[in-house]
Amino acid sequence: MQHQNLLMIISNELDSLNKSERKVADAIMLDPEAATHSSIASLALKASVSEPSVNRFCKRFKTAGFPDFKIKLAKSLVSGVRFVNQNVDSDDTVEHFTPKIFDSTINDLSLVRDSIDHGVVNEVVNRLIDAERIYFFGLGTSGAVARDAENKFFRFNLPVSFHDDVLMMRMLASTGRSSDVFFVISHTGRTKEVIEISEIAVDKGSTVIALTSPGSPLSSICSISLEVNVPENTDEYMAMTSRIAHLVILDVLATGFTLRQGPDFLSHLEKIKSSLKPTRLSKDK
Amino acid sequence: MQHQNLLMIISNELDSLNKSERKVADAIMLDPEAATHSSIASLALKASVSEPSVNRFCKRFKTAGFPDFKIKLAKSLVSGVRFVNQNVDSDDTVEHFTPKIFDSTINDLSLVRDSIDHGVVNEVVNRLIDAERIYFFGLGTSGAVARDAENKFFRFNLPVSFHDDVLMMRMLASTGRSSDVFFVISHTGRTKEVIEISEIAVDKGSTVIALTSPGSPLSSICSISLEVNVPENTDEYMAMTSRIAHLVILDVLATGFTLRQGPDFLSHLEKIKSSLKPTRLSKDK
DNA sequence: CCCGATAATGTAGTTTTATTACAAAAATTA
DNA sequence: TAATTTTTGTAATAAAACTACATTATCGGG
Repeated sequence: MQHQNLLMIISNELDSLNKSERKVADAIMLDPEAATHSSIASLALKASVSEPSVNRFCKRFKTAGFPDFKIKLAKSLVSGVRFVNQNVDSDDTVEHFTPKIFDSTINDLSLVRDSIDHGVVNEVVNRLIDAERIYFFGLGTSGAVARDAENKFFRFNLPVSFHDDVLMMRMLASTGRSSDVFFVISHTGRTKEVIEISEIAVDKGSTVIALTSPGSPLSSICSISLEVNVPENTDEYMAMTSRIAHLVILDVLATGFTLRQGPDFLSHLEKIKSSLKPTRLSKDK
Repeated sequence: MQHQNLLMIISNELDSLNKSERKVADAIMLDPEAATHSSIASLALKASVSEPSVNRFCKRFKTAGFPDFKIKLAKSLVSGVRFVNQNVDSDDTVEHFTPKIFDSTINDLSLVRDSIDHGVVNEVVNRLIDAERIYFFGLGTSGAVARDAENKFFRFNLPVSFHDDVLMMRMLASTGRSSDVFFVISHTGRTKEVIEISEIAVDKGSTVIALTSPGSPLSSICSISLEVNVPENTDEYMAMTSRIAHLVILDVLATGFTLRQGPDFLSHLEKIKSSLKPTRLSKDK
């Protein structure tokens, strides 16, 4: 994908770099803007490595060479998306940690954007369109995501509900029909209850769609799995960004759904939107 | 702003250029992207001028030389391309609209990041720490946000609940005490019920914190208002990104809360985390 | 219309910058 | 610890950019 931000790629591959590559990376990260204006020689000096090491560094990141690297780097500085990978420190003030949290979320979203499987998204949209009923399941944090999904999808003129109660889930799964879609959200994909419930629904012949991490037990047993790879958060202060990625993916699915319905479907959405008007104060007041 | 678009500047000064400068300009305009990848020699060839002419052209536009020119040009290509005009078209396929939705979310987040008032965040954290009880209120989409907030804040060893039922809200607000914090989430800040309930809580002497848009009615009546300016979505296919910004802000608040508690608080969080272990399948299976 | 002055452009050489090939050093493995 | 692979640096080469200067074009006044 041409859309990926070079600075982010670098910060994400920091761990897999060898010594001198790492030195170069650090020198660049320290002041990316300056890096775009320096020659290969001065950057090599700053990083305490040889010039070819800098050159190899550039090629490692799929750029033609140092000049091309500088251009790509310069581009990545424009977007308003800054370099991330900064963890929250225990002595950070609000001014420090606020942008860190935003940047880290932004970074994760851009990773998900570039790693998402469009074929699977397409297939999921198809199944949702064919569904006669959709159940969104999620526990804990994913419960909030499921609730948001219900709020979005109920606008689509078909029976939708969300559930965060394992007993309800179990009952619904066991009475599932082939025209039902169970949309199971789980960051870890390892919660036993959720896996069991999904297995029941699969056995009953229902379509079970998982929104979870790659290679998880949940992922392997479902009909279709939308795998989202959000790096684990080693930093205890950092929040779980997977739920945000999940929300955006649900936006994507809803958009796919809407588009597939054609233009006259928009008036239906408009009707729902305007139904809320009387609950609100008017703008000019 | 230093970032006046170089390509624009060139096209504006087109008339005041002499012959060879004009040739260079034309060659660049024809394919600016290509220009950023070519050498001074190849661009000179393409424009049918000498290499120094190209160099002089660059300096005429206040750049240090050709390499610097290319970098500035590359930058000017990004800003317009990426984050503006990313609306979903009715004939978009999954491959098209997926990155658009992600990018638009990312863009909104970076706007919020840059516009957020750290002083207010700080003050809100203070109030949350002093609170003896926290209620998260939200309806519709904001209900899902409130639910997520509960899930995050209940880990902090104090009574927290979320509510999306206006009758419950009303009752809780009217029995509010000065040590209670009502955290009211509303994208529009115009929902009558929510405003009324907030007014009741304020009257009872409770702290009412609003997470809403600037200048909204809700914002004006609360004790403190965390104003989040997410551009209105004119595009009917695009989802509401404000809820995502709200979630990230709640992450920020939770982080502030945790940091303020000091390092020994982390072990408490660890305890909660590990309490979930028995519900999950182990990693190595 | 031609001369001189000035501006525009190009030529050729110089300097800077980047790349390549290869050798030395370090790390890894058996 | 010897063999092998990986990493890194050295030195030579190639490429690119820049500079000084020469040439050519342009323009105004006689």
